Amino acid sequence: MFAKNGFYATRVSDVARAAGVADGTIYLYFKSKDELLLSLFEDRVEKLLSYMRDELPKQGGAQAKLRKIIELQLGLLEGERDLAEVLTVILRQSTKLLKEYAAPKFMAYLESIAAVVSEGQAAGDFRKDVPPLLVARATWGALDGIALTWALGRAERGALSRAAGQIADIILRGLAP
Amino acid sequence: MFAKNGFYATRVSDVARAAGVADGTIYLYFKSKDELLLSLFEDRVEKLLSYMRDELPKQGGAQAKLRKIIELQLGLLEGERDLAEVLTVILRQSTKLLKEYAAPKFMAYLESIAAVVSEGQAAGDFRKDVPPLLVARATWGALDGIALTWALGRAERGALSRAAGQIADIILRGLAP
Amino acid sequence: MFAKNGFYATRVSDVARAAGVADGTIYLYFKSKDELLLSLFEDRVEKLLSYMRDELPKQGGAQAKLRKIIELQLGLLEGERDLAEVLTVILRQSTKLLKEYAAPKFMAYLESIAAVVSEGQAAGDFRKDVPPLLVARATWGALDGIALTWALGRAERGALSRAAGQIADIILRGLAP
Amino acid sequence: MFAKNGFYATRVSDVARAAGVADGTIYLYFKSKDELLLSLFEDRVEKLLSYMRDELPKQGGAQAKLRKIIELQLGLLEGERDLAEVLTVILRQSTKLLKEYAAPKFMAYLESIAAVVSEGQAAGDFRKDVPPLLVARATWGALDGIALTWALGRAERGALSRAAGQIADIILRGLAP
DNA sequence: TATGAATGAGAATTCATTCAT
DNA sequence: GATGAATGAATTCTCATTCAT
Repeated sequence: MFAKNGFYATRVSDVARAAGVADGTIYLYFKSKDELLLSLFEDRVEKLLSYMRDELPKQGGAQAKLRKIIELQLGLLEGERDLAEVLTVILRQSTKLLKEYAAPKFMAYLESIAAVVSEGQAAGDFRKDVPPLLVARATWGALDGIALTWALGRAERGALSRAAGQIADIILRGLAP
Repeated sequence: MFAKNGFYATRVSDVARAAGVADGTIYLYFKSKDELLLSLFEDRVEKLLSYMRDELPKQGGAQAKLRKIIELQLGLLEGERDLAEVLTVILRQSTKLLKEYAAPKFMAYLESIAAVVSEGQAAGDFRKDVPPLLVARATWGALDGIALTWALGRAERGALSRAAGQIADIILRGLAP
Repeated sequence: MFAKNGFYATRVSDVARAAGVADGTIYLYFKSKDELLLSLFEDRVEKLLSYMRDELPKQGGAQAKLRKIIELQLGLLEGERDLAEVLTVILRQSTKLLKEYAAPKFMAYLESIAAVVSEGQAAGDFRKDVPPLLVARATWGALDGIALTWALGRAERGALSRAAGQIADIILRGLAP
Repeated sequence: MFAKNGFYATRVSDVARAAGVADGTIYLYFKSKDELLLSLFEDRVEKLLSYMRDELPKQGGAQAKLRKIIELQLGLLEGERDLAEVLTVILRQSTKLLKEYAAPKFMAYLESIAAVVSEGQAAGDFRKDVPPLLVARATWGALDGIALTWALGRAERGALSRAAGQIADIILRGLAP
């Protein structure tokens, strides 16, 4: 609901109805509407980070890792479009919520992308004239931008995995030494 | 105010106070709070589009044009950080507002980036195996992602123009045939 | 719980937890939260009245009886401070509850004090220029006022029985013919 | 409304309707429902204290002063029965409100009564074997008890000023050395 | 044209009560 | 008989919007 209609436009009673429970029941599991969003967000980022912890070490080389990250971030979307938007939505509400809670988690995610870039630079796989964190920010943004426009309605099933490959091609070639 | 605190967290009276007028005065110029955001958004996109109309034709070749677009989008931020966020903020509120009004304008902007990509592909400057609109979405996203993290507090004055150059380098090399 | 935190500030689940039972269990024994308070109140007044029925006849003379009443009302407090407040608390919530149910019981208590005063007036032990019910109201109030400030935190163990004696001294001398 | 129906049984919208304004208007003048009650309380106690500051010095001797205090506390009731109950009502809701805010003001009032008692004891007008604060508590309680039963419905116009005299007679004789 | 006090619809949250287990 | 998760009615408070001045 949050992803589809936005956090503020979604009433707690909407969430409750969608969950098939009474309004009050929500409050047995979440302290407030804010905290509900926050849980959702944490859950989502956690999932991404845990996928990364599991999958990245299996890849040989920074290039394969970066490609995997791109596939993961867009791949999650493919499966659960609405939930995927949560990360995107919450990051733009620009409230205390974001600045106090979400930002650190988000930066942690960015930094784990940046780490892969650094690794690639050290190994001579990536050009050295760009700051790793800038690359991470741009990469995340590119993927998020694709997700956003996809969510805006122009979604085609199956389009995202193809897109993942193409974006990876561009970024990896762009980063070549 | 909208950019800094979010649309919903900003009260009309906050806007009024910041503008140095009374609450009611806002309504002499805007029909509603929604419309106020919308005007801001339109104004902002219009500005971007008009810069593009003025500047792009002066550039020789798609590569120079794409580089210019990147400079423009990030450059505006440099000058007016808060206003710049408006585009970003409104696009994530995911309300009727967005889907009904903002999306078309936004797509128009994306399409004018895509047009430059198409032009480059036709001229043999860019690889032909990526859909122009996908490139546009990713490019916009990359820039927006940089703006977002910049706005999250890790801002360094002057950092954006340097970033613009580096991002352009990566994207242009990534798009090379 | 009612006495310490007030009737409205006390949740049924607080009472349940304090009683070491589940919320629902309360409703096996009391029809509603209101009725729970009411039972408590009735129980309390009943206890006071029964003490009076037992103890007063043993006393010789209205003066001794009035002194006993004072000792009883404050004495109960000494033993069970929280329960004692119930009478005080419920009488001030000023709801339908009070006016419809509690008031009659309370007036019965006052009237049994007034009866002692009348008896004393008839026997020539007390001045005759004051209405017995007024004396009863003031006497109850004086004791309740002491209980209130005692409950407000300035309580000293053992202070109440000494206070009972002193208050009795003042009232009895004040009532002397 | 608070006095008649109790604080918790009174909805903000009841207060608003009674005041002839909209619900929201209440919040232009009071931060919360709690604060509304608090203002009422402060206003009321302030009034009592200021009457005392004005009237007591005019009286010669502690006896006249104590009699005046009794007249003031009951006299205020005569004029504005409902408002008068506020003091009584709020002191019994036993919430944080009372313990944190009201108690100090209330104790200040009690202490200014106790001061008169001390003065009388020093001048030899009152017996010395009773603690002044205890007398203050009992005196306040007696008056409050009368007010309570009066408010409970057995009110007769004009009864209070007669009662004031009689209560003063009893207390003053009770306090005689 | 500007003001800002008043409005009142709307939403989050609480908590007494129920009832399947 | 006891439980406690679920319920949903009820209530406080916010804030966009209006309109008399």
